[in-house]
Amino acid sequence: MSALRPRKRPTQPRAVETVACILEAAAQILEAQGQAAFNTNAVAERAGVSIGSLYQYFPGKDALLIALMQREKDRFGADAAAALSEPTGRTALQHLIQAAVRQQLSRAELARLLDIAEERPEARKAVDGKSGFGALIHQILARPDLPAQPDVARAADDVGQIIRALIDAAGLRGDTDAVALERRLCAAVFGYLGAAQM
Amino acid sequence: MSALRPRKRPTQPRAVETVACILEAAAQILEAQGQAAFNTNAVAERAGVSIGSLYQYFPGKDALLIALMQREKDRFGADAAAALSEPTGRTALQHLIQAAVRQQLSRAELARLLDIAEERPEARKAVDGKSGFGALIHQILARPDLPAQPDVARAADDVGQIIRALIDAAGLRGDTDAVALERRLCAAVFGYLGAAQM
Amino acid sequence: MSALRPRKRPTQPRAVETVACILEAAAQILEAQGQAAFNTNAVAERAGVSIGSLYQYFPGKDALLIALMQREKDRFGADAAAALSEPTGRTALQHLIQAAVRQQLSRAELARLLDIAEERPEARKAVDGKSGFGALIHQILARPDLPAQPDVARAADDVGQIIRALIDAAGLRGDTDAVALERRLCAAVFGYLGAAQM
Amino acid sequence: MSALRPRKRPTQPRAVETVACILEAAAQILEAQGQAAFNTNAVAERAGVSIGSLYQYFPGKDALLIALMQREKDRFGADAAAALSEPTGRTALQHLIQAAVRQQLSRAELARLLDIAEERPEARKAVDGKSGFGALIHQILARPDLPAQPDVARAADDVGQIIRALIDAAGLRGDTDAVALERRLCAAVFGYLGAAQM
DNA sequence: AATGAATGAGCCTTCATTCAT
DNA sequence: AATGAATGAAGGCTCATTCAT
Repeated sequence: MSALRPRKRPTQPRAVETVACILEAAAQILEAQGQAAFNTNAVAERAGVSIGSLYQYFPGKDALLIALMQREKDRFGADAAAALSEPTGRTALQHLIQAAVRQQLSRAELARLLDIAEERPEARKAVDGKSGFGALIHQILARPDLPAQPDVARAADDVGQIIRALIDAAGLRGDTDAVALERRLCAAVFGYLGAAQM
Repeated sequence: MSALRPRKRPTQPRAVETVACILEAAAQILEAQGQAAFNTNAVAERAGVSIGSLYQYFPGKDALLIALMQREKDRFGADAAAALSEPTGRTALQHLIQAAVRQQLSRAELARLLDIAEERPEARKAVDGKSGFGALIHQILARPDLPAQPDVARAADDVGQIIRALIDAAGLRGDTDAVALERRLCAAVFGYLGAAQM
Repeated sequence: MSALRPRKRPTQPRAVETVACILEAAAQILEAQGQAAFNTNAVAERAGVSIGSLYQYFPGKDALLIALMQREKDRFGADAAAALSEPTGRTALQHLIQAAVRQQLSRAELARLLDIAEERPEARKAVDGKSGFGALIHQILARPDLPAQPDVARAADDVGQIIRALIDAAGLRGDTDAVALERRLCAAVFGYLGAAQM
Repeated sequence: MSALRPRKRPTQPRAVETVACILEAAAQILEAQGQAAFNTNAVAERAGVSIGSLYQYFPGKDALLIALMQREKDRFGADAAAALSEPTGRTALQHLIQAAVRQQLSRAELARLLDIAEERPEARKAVDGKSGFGALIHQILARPDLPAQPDVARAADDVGQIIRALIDAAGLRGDTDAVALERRLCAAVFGYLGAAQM
């Protein structure tokens, strides 16, 4: 049995709320005090829940972190998926970038730390996959109005990384000008794709 | 006294070798087993040195990590600084990208993990500064043949991040085609700068 | 948050017992093996408790020692405070001396070592204060039947030191004659105060 | 062979000086930074001597500390021994008290910390003995003008403790009025002996 | 003799996790 | 289901002491 997925899918409404509480506590500790302060006892205390209860819902620390990543991904999901309805690849990518920027600006430090955490191999295995950001980009890059890429998977990966890197850097600087950030992102991404704006 | 700078400058040749051993052991553990396995006892053991010796030269775990970053930066330094002798900003950037790619391909995983570690605020303070990659880019971006940037410091930061992100991603994928990687990097960077190749 | 005060007030009876066990183990190690052997691992082991449990209730070694001092002070407290009900200053001091001797004879070596430990400046700050031995003496010295002292605080301090010194010395010699010890103490203390017995 | 006495009696003048240097360094560290900072490496460094040399002259840390105690005792010795030439026991004791106060006021914190260190059983064994303060008091107490004590050894011990305790307390308070301190000491001591001043 | 690099036992402390209640 | 007391492996770091040079 995987030790990374939630232990039980909570069905009772109280349990659902408890899980949400724990995740939010985890998010707050991470963004307010950083990785080093992120430990299960602290999360449980902040959530107002016993450490035993935390382990009832999450089989371990990693599972908790991964659930948090998933929560943020889901939060982003609908907004991002709408990009696929855009008429062209270019507008779809712009839409996606806009969604990513919006997401990041709302909880910049949290997003940044989760991005870093996601780099760990265990996390990559558990979170990535079909539902992700990468897959979305992959689909968009296949659109006919964008230059064909020799290796679409790689290009999708690279574009995702560029977006992530610049958004995280902006967050770290405390940059809050979403429009300017989007403009820079588009320049870099379309430049990468060989579809630079004139 | 800072707990992040080396504790004692080795004078005897034996000591110099010990320090080198420790740093190399740190590098190997980091790249072979990752951040989580990176602890002072393991490093000392791998270096074939007592834990006491490690602490004779490094005041703590963080200092060790930072010294390792510095070592890699220095290794990269000469190669990168040569970029400033290039006639134009464009060629200088290309030179810099080439140097970065070369550096990364030699020890991809190590470089990637150090990049991640460098993200921690304590590390940023200790390592960055004048001698860095960022300052180099900053100077290059001021060259007249490149489009003027509204905020050069930010642009330099962003360019550094793009380079870092794409190189790390390539390393993670096991990508070893340096030329192709450089081409993609140039596309993204010059795209970002509004100087896309035609 | 102070690293010297107990970390968590035990609520469950089991926890109360654990704390008591730890303190008693600390006392035993101190008196049987001395300061040098007093370390958190040894205390936990002797208490039959894991080192983690010790740190659950005491934030560190010093806090443990201070809690032990406090325990002994409290044990002594009621007995000593009764001195204030004595009709005269002289009898009050005699009462106090008697109480101190009684306390010391029960666990002479422990008391002696705690007295020494209390000399350390960190300990002084944490333990002394209103509830202390010194304050009690201070009040007694203000009684009208005792000679007025030019500096009551200093006199109280000195008297406390004399009592402590002679009792500790007796303990170290293995002296068990309480009555004789009290007589010598009274002689020294009342001599100091200029109220020597005729 | 005892591990507490100096390893070799230095005969060459340079060696004598080195030993003196080390002892003075030890004294300075102790009084300026306290017990916790008192370690062999620090002493050697402050003395401007290699750690190896320190171990050439002292077989261990304890030997160093004990030699320091001895040094202070010797410094005190001549002054104190002169007390024996006083015509009466009373004046002899007064002389001794005066000498002790003078000694203490010159390096109060050092003397205080050495007094504490002397409490340790290993130290007692090595330092005490015939040449000490105690023996001096013992002789004085036998003088005919002082009240006969039922147990002279015990009385000598007690008197020594009283003197030590009050002087240390004064040092800790930063008290620098030697005359007043002597007056209080005499009161306590002669009170103890049943020879209170009128 | 002197040096100082090296050693490593040992101490302090944290935190993920378990389990009796 | 919930609680929180208890666990103990693991890791950071110091410092007395040794020994090759």
